Amino acid sequence: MDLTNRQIEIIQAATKLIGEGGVQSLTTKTLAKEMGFSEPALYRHFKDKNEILLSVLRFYMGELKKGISDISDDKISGLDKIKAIVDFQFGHFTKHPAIIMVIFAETSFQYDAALSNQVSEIMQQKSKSLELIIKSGQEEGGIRNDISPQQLATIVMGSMRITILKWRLSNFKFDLIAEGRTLWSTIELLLRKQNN
Amino acid sequence: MDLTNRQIEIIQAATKLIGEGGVQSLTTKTLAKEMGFSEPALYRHFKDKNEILLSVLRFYMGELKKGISDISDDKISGLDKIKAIVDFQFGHFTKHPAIIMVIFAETSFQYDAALSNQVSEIMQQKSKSLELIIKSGQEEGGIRNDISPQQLATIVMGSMRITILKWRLSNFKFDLIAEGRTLWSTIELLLRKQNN
DNA sequence: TAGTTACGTTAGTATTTACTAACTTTGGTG
DNA sequence: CACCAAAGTTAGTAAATACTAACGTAACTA
Repeated sequence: MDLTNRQIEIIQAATKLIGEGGVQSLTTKTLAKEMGFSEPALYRHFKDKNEILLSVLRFYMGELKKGISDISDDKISGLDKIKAIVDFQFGHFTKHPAIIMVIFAETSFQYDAALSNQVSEIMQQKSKSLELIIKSGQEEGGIRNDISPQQLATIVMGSMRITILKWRLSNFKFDLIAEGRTLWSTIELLLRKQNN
Repeated sequence: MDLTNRQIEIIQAATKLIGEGGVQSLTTKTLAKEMGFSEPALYRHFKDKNEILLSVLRFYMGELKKGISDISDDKISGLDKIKAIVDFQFGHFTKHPAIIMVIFAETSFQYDAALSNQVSEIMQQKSKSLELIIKSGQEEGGIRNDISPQQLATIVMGSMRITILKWRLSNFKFDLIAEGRTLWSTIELLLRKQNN
């Protein structure tokens, strides 16, 4: 499960290619070229192409998990944690736009059960973390409790995803971080508990 | 631009294949087999494979557009229109699950500019219709007006999309229509203007 | 220093894929 | 009935794709 430096280089090269042209554009040929060595050299580092794709997914799931769990552990209010998650994700994608196509490639990986499960797991992990944060935010009293944590998590995740997707489909034409701030004010208005 | 019956049959066969195994599983071979004729016969009806994919996207964009514009023209309140759109979409996908992978295949079509634009357009169309409905709902007074129509549309579309996606990734394990009703109550609570 | 291992190379292959050429069949229509 | 276009057929092809076999070489190590 531990990756060598070379494996990480290959994962990053694969990510770059997927980011530029979708999963379709990741072939042994393009990947070897991106790495600057021959195709068979790839097989010194990975069993086959599927293992490369799986590693790509696992690698970024790890990064994301770490980012979110760090925020979860912070000693701040539920709403502030959600704000931090929005900031983290939008900043992360702005810095590494190539990753988007990996994270959003649910439909591309459908042909392979292992890959499909990995993608599913990423989404579930994120949902779960968010639900827990929302739940404790409701208990603290900062977040409205007339809607279930699951439903509020759906709202938050869904609106983040579609914003990021629009950014990608627009060819990065707008400022994602600014858009993230706008989205955050909306989410805050929607989630904050009103004082009567 | 007008389609023959045979072309529509091919579009439906292609949709079925994409629904079952993703865009990757749509090949001239599988499509011809699904149609029950030989591969070259496909080229009597479409110039090339890209034209088939484009037609699939255009076909379902048309259906969706019609469904949503019918609702837009109804003489009901903004909130009721949004409820009708949620119902329409969740019902539509329940009846035709294969379409989901077509509508959600943004990342799969990225390699081709024309396909990618078509997908972008579908999303923009939906956004625009929803924004207009929300805007007039705000003017009527039924929908809260402290958040812009764009932002509220993002919330509604994003939460619908992610719910449908989760359903697909779960292999249709839950009742999408029931989940749609739950989502609708959430959306209603979030959008309805509070009386002071 | 001899042997092993890690990590490259060149050359090649079986399979798949989109697509073409050339021929046949079929069902109207003047 | 002759004609013709629409829509199918078989046979094939160039290119791409994932992967293997066999070999070279530099660095570490017993």
